[in-house]
Amino acid sequence: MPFYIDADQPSVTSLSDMRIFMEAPELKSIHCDECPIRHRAVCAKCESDELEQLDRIKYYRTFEAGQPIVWAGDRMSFVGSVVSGYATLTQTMEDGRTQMVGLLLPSDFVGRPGRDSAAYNISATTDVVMCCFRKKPFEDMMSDTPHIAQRLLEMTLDELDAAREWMLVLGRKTAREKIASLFAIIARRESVLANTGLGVKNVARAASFDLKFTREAMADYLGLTIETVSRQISALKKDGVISLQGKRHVIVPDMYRLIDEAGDDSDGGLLV
Amino acid sequence: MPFYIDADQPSVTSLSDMRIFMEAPELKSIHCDECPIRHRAVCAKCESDELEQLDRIKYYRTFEAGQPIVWAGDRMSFVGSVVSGYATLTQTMEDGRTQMVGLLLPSDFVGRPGRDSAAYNISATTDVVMCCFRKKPFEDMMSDTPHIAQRLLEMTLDELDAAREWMLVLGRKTAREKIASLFAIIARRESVLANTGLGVKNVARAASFDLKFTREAMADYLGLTIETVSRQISALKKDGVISLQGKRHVIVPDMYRLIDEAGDDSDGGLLV
DNA sequence: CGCTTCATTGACGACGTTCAAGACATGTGG
DNA sequence: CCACATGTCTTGAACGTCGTCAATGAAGCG
Repeated sequence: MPFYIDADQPSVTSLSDMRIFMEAPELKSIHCDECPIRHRAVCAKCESDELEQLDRIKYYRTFEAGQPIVWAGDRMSFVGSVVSGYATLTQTMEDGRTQMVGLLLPSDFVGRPGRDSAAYNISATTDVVMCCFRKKPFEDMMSDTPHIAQRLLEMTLDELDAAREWMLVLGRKTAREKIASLFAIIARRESVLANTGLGVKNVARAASFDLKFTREAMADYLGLTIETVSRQISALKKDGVISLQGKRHVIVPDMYRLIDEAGDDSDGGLLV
Repeated sequence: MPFYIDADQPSVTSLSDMRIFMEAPELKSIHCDECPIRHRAVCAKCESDELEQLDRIKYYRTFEAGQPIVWAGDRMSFVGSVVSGYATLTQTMEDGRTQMVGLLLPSDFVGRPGRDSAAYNISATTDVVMCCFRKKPFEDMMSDTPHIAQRLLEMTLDELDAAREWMLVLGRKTAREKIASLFAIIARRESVLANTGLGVKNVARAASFDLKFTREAMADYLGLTIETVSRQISALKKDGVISLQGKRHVIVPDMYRLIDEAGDDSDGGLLV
């Protein structure tokens, strides 16, 4: 079974849909060599023969924005990588309080080898394309070829670092700092340099990005209510830290100002 | 250099000191075979020849309660395992707000292979004994023998899960629930079954443990102030959820009640 | 004994939540 | 085309939890 595409594949209508197919063109026939996440995903360290092996056991799946990918407690028959789009890991209490505990971007890994039920809810924030491997063959490959396990260790350590930074945000930052931190993280990861006519010298200070999250998703990320999220965004806008185009496109005239508002000690690394 | 003990080794005065030396007797001459964390630490999967190799490059260090082990940003020349005692990972903002982001118990691993400066402050909560490996030889071993990397991956995935559970606590729980959650976690990990005369049937419901943390450490763990910690502990005591002997010994007459107060969906696993 | 550190308790206020109303955009059907 | 419903977001007012500031208590140590 070389690949698989859900029957209900979304039609290409919105900008973000377009983007998915630009990032992973010709999805049905793509070979690992051509894969946009080839050098950052679990397969990053694989030699070409190992890549061939992966190529044989992989298949693609797509998920529509807003749809669940797996529910906590469900059996997971696959592990895999996000090829394009955003997904989230969330945890929920009986009374409905929910906390986002992970953010999955292209190249991030889904699933835990050696465990067969999901620990968290995973759902697609935007339309998502995933590169999946059935668990058993993947685990077999892991024990045979150290490259996959090595890369997975690196990635897991990075995620652990991210989770710990996030814990500081959740535990010790004010609502305003939380919003600024979230925007700084997003901007750092996928900012498009804004050509706002500020001149060459200042280009690196400015950034802009599309918010992939609803207010509710941001609230769940930051441990706030949607009202507080909304208020703090308004406040940052009023103070000139950000400006908005519509409700989902954020313009940051000065990243240093934003980072300062985030109260971050990680002082910079602007364009890393 | 088969081993090394700091000159300023603490004298055995307090109960927790005694405990360390009971858990790791004859520290100076201990061989991996005899090590109390042999089957849970990063060496858990090693064969006896690999163990010999580790034995040759390891050395012990002790740290007194309250002392720093490393500071964020410092060069780390070693990685290693906690053999006995508690240590904490903390992150601090410029203005002094600090958040604990990791809790290191016996068998937990310290340091990140492939990185040479510490990302967090590590400090000893109780007296701590560590089994250290100089980084370079350890990394060499990691690439030669898959058993170490495999085990490290498992451990890192476990830590990531713990961090994510913690994020729910930080982001969504009330102060009272936070305290109850902390006590439930500690009790689950090291409770002594209390013989409180409740009869055989109820023994499993009761537990008691020594609090290794100051109020400040608990506050940093939970994203609270020490005053709130103190008030909530008093409240739980007043409501009969816990009782105290002195300020640092906690008795839980009914673990189910405590878990209920923690608002936890992870409904049980009492004696895991 | 006083000194220091750690913990408890109270009074007060700020920050964020809750509850509620209204704005705005999108889609549906008459 | 408008009326109406729906979902997302914004804004206001009242409330409550938790943080701040301060005083006091308890325990360990020179």
